[in-house]
Amino acid sequence: MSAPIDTRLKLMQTATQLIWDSNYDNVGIADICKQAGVTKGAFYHHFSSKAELFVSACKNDWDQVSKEMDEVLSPRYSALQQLENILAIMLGKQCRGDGETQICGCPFFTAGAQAGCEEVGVRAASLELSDNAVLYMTALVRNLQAENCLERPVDAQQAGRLLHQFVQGLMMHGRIVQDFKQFSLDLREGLYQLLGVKMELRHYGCPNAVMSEPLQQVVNR
Amino acid sequence: MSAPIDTRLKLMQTATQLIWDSNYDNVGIADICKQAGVTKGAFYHHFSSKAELFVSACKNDWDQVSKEMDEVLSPRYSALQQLENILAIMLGKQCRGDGETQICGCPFFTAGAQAGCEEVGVRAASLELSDNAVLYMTALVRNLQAENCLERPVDAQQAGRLLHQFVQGLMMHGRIVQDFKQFSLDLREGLYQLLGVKMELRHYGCPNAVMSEPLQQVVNR
DNA sequence: TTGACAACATACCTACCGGTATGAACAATT
DNA sequence: AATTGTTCATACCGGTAGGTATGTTGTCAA
Repeated sequence: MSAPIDTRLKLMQTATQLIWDSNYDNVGIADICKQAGVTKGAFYHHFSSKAELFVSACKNDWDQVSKEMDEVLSPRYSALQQLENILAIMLGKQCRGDGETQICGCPFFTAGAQAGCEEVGVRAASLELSDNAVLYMTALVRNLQAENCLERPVDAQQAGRLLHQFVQGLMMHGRIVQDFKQFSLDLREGLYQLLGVKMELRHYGCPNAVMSEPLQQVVNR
Repeated sequence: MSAPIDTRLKLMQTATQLIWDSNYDNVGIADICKQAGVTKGAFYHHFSSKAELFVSACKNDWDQVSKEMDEVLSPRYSALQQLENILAIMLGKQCRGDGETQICGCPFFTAGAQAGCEEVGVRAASLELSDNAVLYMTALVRNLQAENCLERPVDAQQAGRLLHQFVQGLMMHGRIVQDFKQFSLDLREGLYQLLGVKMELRHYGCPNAVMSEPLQQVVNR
């Protein structure tokens, strides 16, 4: 009892974790409840359906990521540093609590793509998330362009989309292959190539050289 | 009766179609049987489980695609033509029978990525498919490189992977957004950019200019 | 002609899973 | 103290989907 917010939050976090490890369809409400240490009664007190939990968890998770992205795209970093920061975040997301790496992609996008015509709420949430992600990518492209880091002018919005799409595909592929080393190399190479970052600005030797302090520990743990 | 092969093939094709339109979990055996015009008895006579059907359908479908790819990568085409041919195939795959475009991605990769630890057979099939697709992409990269179409030397294998990953992500994204025009533009731009095709060789005006005859009708219908 | 086997068709089983109905425990309010 | 509303816990329901058991029909070999 006592803290209803805690239960709600716990359910969302547990759902995120489980769906992250598996997928939307495969994770049952019973699983989520058991893992969260609550009962179905509690679940249906806080959420009207599985879809609603998913959408809520989606928003909740995105709020977290959003804050990280805001911090990482701060003007106090150079555009190249911003790119490296985002790289670090993405790599960090593929680590589980125990330090093992497990490439699992983004459960929300996956769920959205996997949903057929039904579950419109799930798809809508996934679409919104997608748009937001592209927004951040587009901002990054603009910054890179403003600092003259790119070989040629690009359509920032399209480039942002391409980045996002590539990352999604990479994660999906990584989810099957499970090769973290290859994943990180491909991620870096793909982004730099898609952006068309000037060759003299690509420093492959020291990937995390320009990573912000708080992120160091995330990716290095 | 008469032709057992027909029933088996019909089941595989129907499964591919239905899963293509929706997803692995969401398509039931009953749905497949009904659509194929056979009964469960027939189904379980030919396949031992849903997973086995999926794997078989997977291989069957890939055999088809494989032939198309072989034809399209024939040495009688220039490397740039080969690239355009592959683009055409990918676009053609997003059209349904009625001429409407519906971006649905590749059901096999999606299923593989969506599968958790269970259904190892499904994942293995997906992995094999993935490897094969990368193989073709890598060959394309090598051809482009041999004909001096790229701005700089690249690791063909990695580049092939990147292409494959990008395409998967693009399809996944397209599945949510359902904007065929944007899809085709992004596909083209992404591939050319990832490859680093020399600027003077990019002809954005006439996308299908170098497409092989038999593919024209596929993408234009 | 008859046995055997392939190729189904029908009916059924059961486990699971999303969702509901109902009520208990506790807090705050009046 | 009584009431009311929040926050859960337990038991249960109904549909569905994968899978099975068994019967039927045709074919072909001996």
